[in-house]
Amino acid sequence: MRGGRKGIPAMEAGCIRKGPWLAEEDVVLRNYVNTYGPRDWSSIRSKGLLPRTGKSCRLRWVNKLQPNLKSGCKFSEEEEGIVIDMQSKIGNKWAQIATHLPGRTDNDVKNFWSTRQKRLARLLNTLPARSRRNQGKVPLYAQVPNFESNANSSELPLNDQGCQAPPHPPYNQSLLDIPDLFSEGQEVITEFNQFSLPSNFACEDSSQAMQLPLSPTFSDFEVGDHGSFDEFPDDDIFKDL
DNA sequence: AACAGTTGCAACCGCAGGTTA
DNA sequence: GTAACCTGCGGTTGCAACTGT
Repeated sequence: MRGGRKGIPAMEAGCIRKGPWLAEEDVVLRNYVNTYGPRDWSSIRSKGLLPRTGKSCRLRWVNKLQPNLKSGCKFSEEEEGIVIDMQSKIGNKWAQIATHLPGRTDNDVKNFWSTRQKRLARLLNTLPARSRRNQGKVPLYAQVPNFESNANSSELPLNDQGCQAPPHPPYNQSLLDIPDLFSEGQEVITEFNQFSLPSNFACEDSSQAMQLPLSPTFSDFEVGDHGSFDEFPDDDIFKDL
C-alpha cells in the first residue's frame, strides 16, 4: 500500500483516535460488523471497543474492510467509461456512480475523477508534469485565447456535416486530423486523436455526428516518437460551450 | 544516487437529511 | 415542534510511493 497517512502519528483528541488505522483496530472493527452488522457505528466507541468516532469506523469499513472490494486495482477501461458517462449525466454523485461499479466505493470513484481533473488542469494551465521532455513547449490548449469566454454554443458555426462545430481549433477540425498537442520548434506531440465531445456538439442525425469514442481512457493518448503521454483533455472543458 | 516533482489514495472535515427521544 | 444524534455524501488534505532528470 502506498499513500495514506501512515507517517502521521495517531493523534489523540480527548479519547478519540485519529489517523491511520492499525491492523488490530481493523480486527476489532471486523469482529464488530460480523457480530452486529454494518450499523450503529457510534456504539463501537460507546461500547469501548475502539477509540474511534462512528464516522471514522463506518468510513474504514466502507472503503477498506468490506468484502469484495477491488482495492489496489486500477480502473479498467470499462469502469472508466462508466464513470465518465455517468458523471456527464448525473454530475458528482459518486455514491450513485459507485453502485454501478462492483467492488468500487464512492471514494474510489471520487479519487479517480479527481486525478483525472488534475491532469486536465495541468494540461490546460501548465506543462505536463512528469513529461519534462515537454518543458518549454506550450500546450495547444493554452494557446487558445478566451477559450471559454468566447464559447457560445448558439453562435458556433456548423461544420461541413451540419454539426455545430467547437469554437476553436483544434476542436473545429476533424479530431482525427489534429496534428499536435504541443509544439515548439520541431518537437511536437502527435497522435492526440481520441476524446469525447459534449452532447451539445452532437448532430440530431446521429449518423452525421462526429465519429468519436465515447470513453477515452488514459491509454488512448500517446506521444508519437517522444514516449508515452498519459495526459488527456477532459469532457468538462466543453461544459460551458 | 540524490533530488524534485507527481501520483494515488486513506482519512479527515463540514454539511445535509433522516431518525429518535 | 424541536433538539440531539446518527448516517451518508462530497470535497479536501497530506503523505508514502513512484518517476524522471
